[in-house]
Amino acid sequence: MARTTGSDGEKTEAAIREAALDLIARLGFEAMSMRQLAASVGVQPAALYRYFTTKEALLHALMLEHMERLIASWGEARPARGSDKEKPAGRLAKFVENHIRFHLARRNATHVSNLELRSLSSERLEQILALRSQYEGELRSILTDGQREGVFQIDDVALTAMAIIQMITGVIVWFRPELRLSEDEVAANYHTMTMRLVGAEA
Amino acid sequence: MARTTGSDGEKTEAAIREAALDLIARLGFEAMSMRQLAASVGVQPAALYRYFTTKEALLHALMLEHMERLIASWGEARPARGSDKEKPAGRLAKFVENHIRFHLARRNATHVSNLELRSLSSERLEQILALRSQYEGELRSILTDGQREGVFQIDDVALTAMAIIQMITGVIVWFRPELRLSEDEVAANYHTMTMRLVGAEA
DNA sequence: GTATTAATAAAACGAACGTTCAATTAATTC
DNA sequence: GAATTAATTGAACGTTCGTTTTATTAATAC
Repeated sequence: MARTTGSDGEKTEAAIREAALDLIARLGFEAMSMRQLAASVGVQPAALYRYFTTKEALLHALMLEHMERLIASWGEARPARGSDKEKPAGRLAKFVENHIRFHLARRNATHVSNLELRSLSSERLEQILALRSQYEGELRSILTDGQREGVFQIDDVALTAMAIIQMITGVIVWFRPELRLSEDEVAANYHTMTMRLVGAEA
Repeated sequence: MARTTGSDGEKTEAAIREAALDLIARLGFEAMSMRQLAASVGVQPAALYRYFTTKEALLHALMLEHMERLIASWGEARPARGSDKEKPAGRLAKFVENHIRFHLARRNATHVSNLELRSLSSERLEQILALRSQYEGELRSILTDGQREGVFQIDDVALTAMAIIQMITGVIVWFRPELRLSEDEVAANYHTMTMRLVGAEA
């Protein structure tokens, strides 16, 4: 056999990406074999190599897409200039809310991006870390502005930014949609905790 | 050749554990081979199996030791009954400080325990998770007490406990001892942030 | 100093791994 | 409807993996 009826490159690549996110999130990147992935997609192992030159290139593509979407998501959610919510407190609120919702909607991709960095070559790792640093820079600038304007009480901006990022990303470790709290409640809770954390007025 | 001069089971096992923590933290559990580990210890691969029946049993032993030490560490650091620091605020302060210092002193073991859980069989996983839950229960009980006494302002104890754990464990992701801040400064910073987070008076 | 036990080496097992290559068929273009 | 391109299969490659078995030597006990 060879090409199958109805086969479509775009759809196959999308299916590979989705199946890979699921398998890597569950088993880990090193533990997932290309044969497993192919079987999950319903394709022979060799077919994967039409879309990704190596296993590592696949991982890199997944992380790149995740980071670019995250940054784009914040670009759209960020309050417009001149609006009332352009003040530091409003920007921070939006940042936390967008972050929580984005990550809850993409648990697999988040797990992959957070847990599998060490499987990247140094060159690819640097690119992903640069994007991550760009995103975190947005938070740092919010904190810096709030500190300058006297609405936040922050000892160390860089440390506080890391603490907030760790705290709000950690939601995917324990949150299960079928449980007690709704996504809205969780987002509201993290918002409150973040505002207290930076010493902002309620 | 066979038994080497000066060989000692206890020392060899300790050397295996230390080398394994280092390799797994750097490469990941699945990516580390038993041959690599043996070479790092300075021993033949077969020798490893005198101390650990399987690769997974080795991982489990490392995590078990880490969790038991963590719980023991808190058992020693916890304020004595009747002391001034037995109040919720004092207990929380001690909990955060002990957690930060313990994890900074054992970065490799922390990385292994946090990142490699999915490589455990379900039976072994349950045991580790039970210990983890026991430790987190200590934090939850501090928060509950503070909430009851009205010294903490907390919307949801379980959620807040997870947020704090994620935040303070995250220190090992970014902190580098050679950089800007000292361990004392970092611990003090996390203490301040935690107190604000739970709405405690300064 | 002999017997026993502890600690390791050396070699090998089958299985699984990532990846490549040639052949084959479906879809598209003209 | 012939020529071209896109998508995939099937088979195979050399390598590495976790683990086991057997033999051998060092340390210990009597």
